[in-house]
Amino acid sequence: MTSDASPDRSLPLRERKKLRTRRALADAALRLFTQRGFDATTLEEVADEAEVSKSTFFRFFPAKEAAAVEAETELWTAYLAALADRELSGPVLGELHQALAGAAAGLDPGWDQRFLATRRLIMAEPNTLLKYVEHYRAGIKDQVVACLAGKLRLDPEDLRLHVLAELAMTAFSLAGRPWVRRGGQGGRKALLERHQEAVEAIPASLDLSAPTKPAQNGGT
Amino acid sequence: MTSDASPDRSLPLRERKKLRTRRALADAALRLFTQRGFDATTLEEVADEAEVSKSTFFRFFPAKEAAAVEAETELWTAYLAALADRELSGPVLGELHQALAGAAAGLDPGWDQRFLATRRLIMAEPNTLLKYVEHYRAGIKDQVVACLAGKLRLDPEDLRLHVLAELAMTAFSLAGRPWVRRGGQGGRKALLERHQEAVEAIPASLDLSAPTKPAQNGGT
DNA sequence: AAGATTTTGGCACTCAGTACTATTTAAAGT
DNA sequence: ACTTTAAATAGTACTGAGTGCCAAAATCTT
Repeated sequence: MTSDASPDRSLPLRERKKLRTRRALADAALRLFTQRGFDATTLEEVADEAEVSKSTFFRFFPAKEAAAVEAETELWTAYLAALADRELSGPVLGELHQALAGAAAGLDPGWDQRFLATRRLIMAEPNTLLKYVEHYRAGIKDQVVACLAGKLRLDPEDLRLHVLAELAMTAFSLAGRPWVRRGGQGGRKALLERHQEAVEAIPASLDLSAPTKPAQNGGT
Repeated sequence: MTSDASPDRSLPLRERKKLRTRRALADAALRLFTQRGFDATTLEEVADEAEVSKSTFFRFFPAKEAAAVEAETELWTAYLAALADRELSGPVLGELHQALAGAAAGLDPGWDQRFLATRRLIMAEPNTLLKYVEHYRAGIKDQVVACLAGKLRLDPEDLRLHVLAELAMTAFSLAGRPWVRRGGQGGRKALLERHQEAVEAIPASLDLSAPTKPAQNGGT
């Protein structure tokens, strides 16, 4: 359950220690919040569990919620990086999917499990964690838009960019739901396949129509 | 600037008073937050301004943020009501726009100004007000999805419903931006026209492509 | 006018988040 | 190895949002 404890050797000693305590805090948060509930757990308890002080917690995370959703932020951070590296060609929506797939491929092996636990926790705490994540994702979306605008030489306010960035993320979010229900079966690979399907299903959405009322004569 | 001070006559006396203090609180919040900033204003100051106690504030609003964004919630509440009343026929996205237009038509005359001020405040305080509103809108979106699922006899998890509900709201949000920049010129009518245009522009988004790279031979 | 009910104000409390200081610990220079 | 410099940390004190509780006041009922 605990994420890979030994980060990259041959990294400045100090940095390794920082990564370790960061992980310790994130793990403690995820575990305690899952066990006792988010509100019922105080920050001090999380800090104690990770053997650091409250002050230290806030040097690593900007808010109580942030520690609980590390797995989420790892993904989207990698997503942005992958997108920045990518040179675009062809349908943008497909490119976004590819960037996400590439990002997921680079995450550490334990990520799948942590992400699953994180998503479960988020759904269990809509007023705090979901709220936090929604805001976080909105920030990511804006960065995606900015990145695309730069690469495609379009106005960052261009509606199409927002729609695309939004759809890609919404699709992922929704695709994750059945994946979570099934206990994360198939790992990130299965998750990304579902995302792909969701993305492909988008165009059909726009054509969705209610049956036109046949006439005014009320039938059976 | 102050919203219509006299709510519906011939409403139980007690209820009228409640509406008045609610308005007083919302107005005070909007004004003080705009003047001094959200963080720099304490709840007690807002309560004082409205001549009630802190306890009373929380009987009307679940959070500090809520009082500041009343104009926002009025719109979406009306939107849900309009949608529930509506019998759908034809393209769903168009129906959603119509519901929103109908909702806006029913709001009190002073709403335009309050909404404008609210949106400005929200943009000025992304970490608190925007975050709050994003979460609130996500809740509305889910209710829209549930409503549509009921009317169309579809699965509430159906991706298409989420995409449609999401797009309609995103379009409104984005359409509001230039409207706000122009000082709300044209009132809600202009706002809805922009929304309409934004909705119509959505299909084109999906086809957005980056120029296919001509060949592998690099160079100017 | 008396009694039942709802609304309010005031108080005490918890806890997230901030600011600041003294102490420790790792890194760099000698 | 020893000193100096820079960083991370623990500890303390503080602010303010949000909750729970109870007694006083206002409103509705008969």
